[in-house]
Amino acid sequence: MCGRFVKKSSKEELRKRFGFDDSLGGVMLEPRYNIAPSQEHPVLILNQDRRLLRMMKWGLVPHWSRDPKIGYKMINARSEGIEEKPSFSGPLKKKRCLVIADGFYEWHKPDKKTKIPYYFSLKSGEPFAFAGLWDLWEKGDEPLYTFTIITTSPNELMEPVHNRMPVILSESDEARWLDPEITDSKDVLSLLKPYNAEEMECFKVSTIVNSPKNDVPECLIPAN
DNA sequence: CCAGACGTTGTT
DNA sequence: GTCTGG
DNA sequence: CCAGACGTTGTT
DNA sequence: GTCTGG
Repeated sequence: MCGRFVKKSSKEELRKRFGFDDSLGGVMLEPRYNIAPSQEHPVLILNQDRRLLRMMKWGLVPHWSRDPKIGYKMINARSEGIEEKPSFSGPLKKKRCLVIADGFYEWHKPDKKTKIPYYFSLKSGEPFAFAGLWDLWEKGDEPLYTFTIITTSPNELMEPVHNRMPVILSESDEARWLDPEITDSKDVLSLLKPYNAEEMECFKVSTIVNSPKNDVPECLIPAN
């Protein structure tokens, strides 16, 4: 699931919504229409009480990994049992992050041959945050920052299309997700639930979104 | 104790 | 790093 | 996630 | 079939 998303809000819109004071050099906030695993994306973390954005690669590589290729398999983390997974238990305590987005795609596969892409977003049109985890790998030539997006069961809107959905945090939960003082896993895990379907919408889109090479606005054109 | 794995989705 | 299996 | 490639030797 | 690249 959740192997593509969109970030089209401007830097000003995002700053207003998420209140980051600063951003590291190299943070790119150009609109994106087809963000795929292994690509760089701005991720919001808390650094000494300040919200800051940093570019990270999608596909979590645990800091102890021998081979960073493991990241190709770590684009999502199931919320169920997440605290028991060696790759995620550490980051769940101290490396929680917000993955900012405006929407995401999911493919409905009614049978083996059919694949229909849908675009999901908030009815408000506002950007939102996926619940994410990040880590830093330093066994290569360069420091490697990576992240993963947590998944849960689908809400009523997504259920007909797919059996999983990414965790979208309600705005009031975002600060708690980032708060390093909250270490009790019960408190943290209580935030990982399906988003309110009433506040979301979706529609079919063109299959041009199927190729991750097509990072173009046409990905969002409604289809039949 | 040490060695070895550490993941998800989707499909069968 | 941390957990499981032997 | 999906799309696309999947190899070596030897030469530059 | 499986891995890499986007």
